Amino acid sequence: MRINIKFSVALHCLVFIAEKQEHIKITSAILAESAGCNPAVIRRILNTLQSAGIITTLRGVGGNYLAKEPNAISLYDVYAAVEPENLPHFIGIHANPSEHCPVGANIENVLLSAYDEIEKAAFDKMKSISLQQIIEKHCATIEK
Amino acid sequence: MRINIKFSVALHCLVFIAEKQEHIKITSAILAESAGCNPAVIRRILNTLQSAGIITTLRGVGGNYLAKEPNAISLYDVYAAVEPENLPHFIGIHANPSEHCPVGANIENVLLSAYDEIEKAAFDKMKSISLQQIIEKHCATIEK
DNA sequence: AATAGTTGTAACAATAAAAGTAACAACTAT
DNA sequence: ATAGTTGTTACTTTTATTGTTACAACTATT
Repeated sequence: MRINIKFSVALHCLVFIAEKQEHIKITSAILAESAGCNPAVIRRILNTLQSAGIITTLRGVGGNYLAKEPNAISLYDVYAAVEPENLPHFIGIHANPSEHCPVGANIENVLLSAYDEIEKAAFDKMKSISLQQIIEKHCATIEK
Repeated sequence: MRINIKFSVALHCLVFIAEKQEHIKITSAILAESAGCNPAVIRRILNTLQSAGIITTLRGVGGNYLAKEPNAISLYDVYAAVEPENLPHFIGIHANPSEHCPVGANIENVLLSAYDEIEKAAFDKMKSISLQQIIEKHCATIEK
């Protein structure tokens, strides 16, 4: 029922990395502390962000860096990186409808066409929001 | 991570009920057979649809009937009925960010404001699609 | 009033998915 | 070589969802 917290953890890490102080190396241990979860979990998520070309991780020496400008990273890019298995569908459909029933035999296709529209609306909105906007919102929140 | 199949099962039942033949009483057992799940599960879902004023169930004698015209029932109405706990938020946020970190202390509010927009886009689209449209799509699919 | 069929609902079990954990090999600057 | 870090695997724990069973409550019919 819900989109996993991986998406939120990934955004947390990206904000942290984007706002990093000079000369500070951001390791998975630091991010794990900030996000309140395990370093291995963080590394798994960072791996997917790396594969998607969103960040660069220095192996061996350690440290994570944005691979693009924050305004070139959309929330959809992040979602697609961390939830490839729920792309394009995040609304579940029951698995075993009866094939011997007019409704059961066709419901999946009918629902998929409606869900496509709903999911597209969500994804389009995700595409319209950049990491830059998240960072700006974060700065505004801190100042208050 | 995903919206539960309750939403899909509910729509399945509603299509079945809306297209019912005359003189056929639609029980939870029939719907369970069609949807491929347990009658008690069906009854739980139908209960929520009843509470939301979407269907009428005849207790004792049995049978389920639409309480409104199909064009007066939107997908959002159905979603809100079966997933009240994921209303308004279906995107998860990690629970234990560090309070001692500028990012951890503020990330929830920042993410919520972005998620509000994304979720609103999905909900608006759900509001724009009626059960009537699902039924029409279903009929078109069957004819093919 | 008894019956048959159905729904409402509670308690519990099973399943699946997500997240946490631990361990260690691989890598790199020093 | 060493120290610190990431990559990755295997496993465990936790949580949420779904399935299952059972039975009380309800209603039309006889």
